[in-house]
Amino acid sequence: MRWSRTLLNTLRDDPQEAEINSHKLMVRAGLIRKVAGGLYTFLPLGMRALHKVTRIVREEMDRAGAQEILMPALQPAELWERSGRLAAMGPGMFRLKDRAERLMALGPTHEEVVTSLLAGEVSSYRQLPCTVYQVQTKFRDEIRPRFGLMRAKEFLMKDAYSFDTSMEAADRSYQAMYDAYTRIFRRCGLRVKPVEADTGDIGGNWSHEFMVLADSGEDGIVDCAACGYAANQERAERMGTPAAEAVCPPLSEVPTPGVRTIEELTSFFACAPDRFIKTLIYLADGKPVAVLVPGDRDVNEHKLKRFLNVKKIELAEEEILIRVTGAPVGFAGPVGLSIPVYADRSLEGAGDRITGANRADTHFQQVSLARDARVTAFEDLTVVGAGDRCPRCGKPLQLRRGIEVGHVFKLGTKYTEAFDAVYLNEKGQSGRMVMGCYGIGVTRTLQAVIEQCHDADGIVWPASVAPFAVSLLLLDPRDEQVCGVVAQLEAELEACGIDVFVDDREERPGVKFKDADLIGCPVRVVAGAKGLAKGGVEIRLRTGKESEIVPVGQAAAVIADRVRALTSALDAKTDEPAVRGAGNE
RNA sequence: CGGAGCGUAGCGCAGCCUGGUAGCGCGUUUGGUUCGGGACCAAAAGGUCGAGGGUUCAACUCCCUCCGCUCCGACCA
Repeated sequence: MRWSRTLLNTLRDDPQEAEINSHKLMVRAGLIRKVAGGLYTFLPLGMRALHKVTRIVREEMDRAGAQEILMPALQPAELWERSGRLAAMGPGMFRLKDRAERLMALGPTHEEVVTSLLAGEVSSYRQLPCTVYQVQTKFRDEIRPRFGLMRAKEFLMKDAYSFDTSMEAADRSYQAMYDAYTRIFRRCGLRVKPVEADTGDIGGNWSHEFMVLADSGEDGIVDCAACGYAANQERAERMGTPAAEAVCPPLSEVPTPGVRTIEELTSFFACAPDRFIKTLIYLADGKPVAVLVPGDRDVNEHKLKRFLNVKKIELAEEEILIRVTGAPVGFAGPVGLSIPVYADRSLEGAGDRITGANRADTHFQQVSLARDARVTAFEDLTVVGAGDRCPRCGKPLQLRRGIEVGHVFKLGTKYTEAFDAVYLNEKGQSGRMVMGCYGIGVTRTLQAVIEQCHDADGIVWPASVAPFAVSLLLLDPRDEQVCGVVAQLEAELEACGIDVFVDDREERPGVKFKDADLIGCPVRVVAGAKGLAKGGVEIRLRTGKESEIVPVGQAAAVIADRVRALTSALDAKTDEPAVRGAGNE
């Protein structure tokens, strides 16, 4: 392909709307252009890279035994009513009506469609296990689209769904996808970390996210260097350290006019924030509950929601708080509350603490939770952070940030129940299919590659997903000899199946070098009159500083060799053992 | 949805406070000199200053409304 015939403009300046490097580079290198917030056009170079990623995804899905299908993006709302998710998805789902006023949805995901499909197609255990997948556009009305392709309203996703006859068989399907994901990301040149994750609205009981470690990531990840435990912060647990303060003088009341926040309390009482018990009033599916955590801790609402097994958790409005506690904001406490009280496990046995007194401008001190309050249950309810103890081995955890590029779920029978997806076993008995679902954000993966693979000069593509394997710089486009060499080399490389991008523009060499660095193809070949006089063309890797001069006659073979070496370094080695800890514990 | 910031040529920006009808750099076109790490000279094209309304003799500039974009937050008592 020739630059002069390609819709490609590189930009010298960072685009004003871009915040993170990968987004800036995608725009500057001419891979994408913004249409509106969260909506992007892929230009030819971006499209090529995207195709490379989807090709790897397809190859690994096929290798894992999944079958490609294609489901509609536009779906009847009744499917969503049937699973109960029409309400659960809320305004996150794009809704519209057809001319017959029938409510439709632009699919944010496809559990409903696929389960309904399999319920109709599969009736015998002989047809199972069955895993299907598709690569398709998803629509989500994101509250805040961000960072280019990282969080867009329309994006490309690979979603796969497995159906099995038993939990054990479903575990095997899950493991197969988990292993396939590991290979996919490795072949894309990404370093990913699988972490235990919250299942969120999708439902189910077990899931892993595949995280690309990056400071710009939207998710917090905690992991343990000692034992390998790793989890999304939303789900992460910590080893409890129950308080053991036996002696506690009697409860006493302290006037604290206007002292509401932990910060104010800390200076008022002149003691550490963990001396306080923070009492928050939540509405769990509309019913008020009190949640107690140490003053220096935050409540993890994901954990709370899962523990209480409710659909919705929200902090109570001031009005409700006053009704429940009898005090304005800042003076809630566990003593004498008539609603359920849930306390973080670290508060078990807590004595000599300070809490609100459920009366304006008043706190209690010398509170013993066991003696002075009725706690319904103790549970791990706080957000885990750096320095907390690993729930498995007790060593300190570290906190990092990550980009979620893939997510695998064990769904169980949530959807197969809703859609009555059953089969007959060898004894003629009816059984319910057990399901798993598996997603890869393809467009997000592409951007994550750039976020992880770039330097000050531009993108440093892994060979497997680069728009072109080779940049061929034609330095003297008016020199017939050089043009001839380039044309010949281009043809030879294409004959070997190596994609070449020829910069044949009427530009000065410096411009071409800068653009080649920006676009970041793994192998750069320079053909110019000076080089030819010195004996050939110059070959240099995007990652290297050294160039080699190769005679024209041998150039194609040498370049092909370099490209192969780069690609096979990334290619999955199928005999490599699967990554452990895939959720079978 | 709440808070903050920004909308001026294809891109990046100045001008606005203190009103007088728009400028810089990059890019583009033409000509010339250059030619191995974002060249130089000369000329040129390109803007209803986000939209609408108001104030004024006069609005990019002041006021109001709306729209769009970006960032922070979505909650810590």
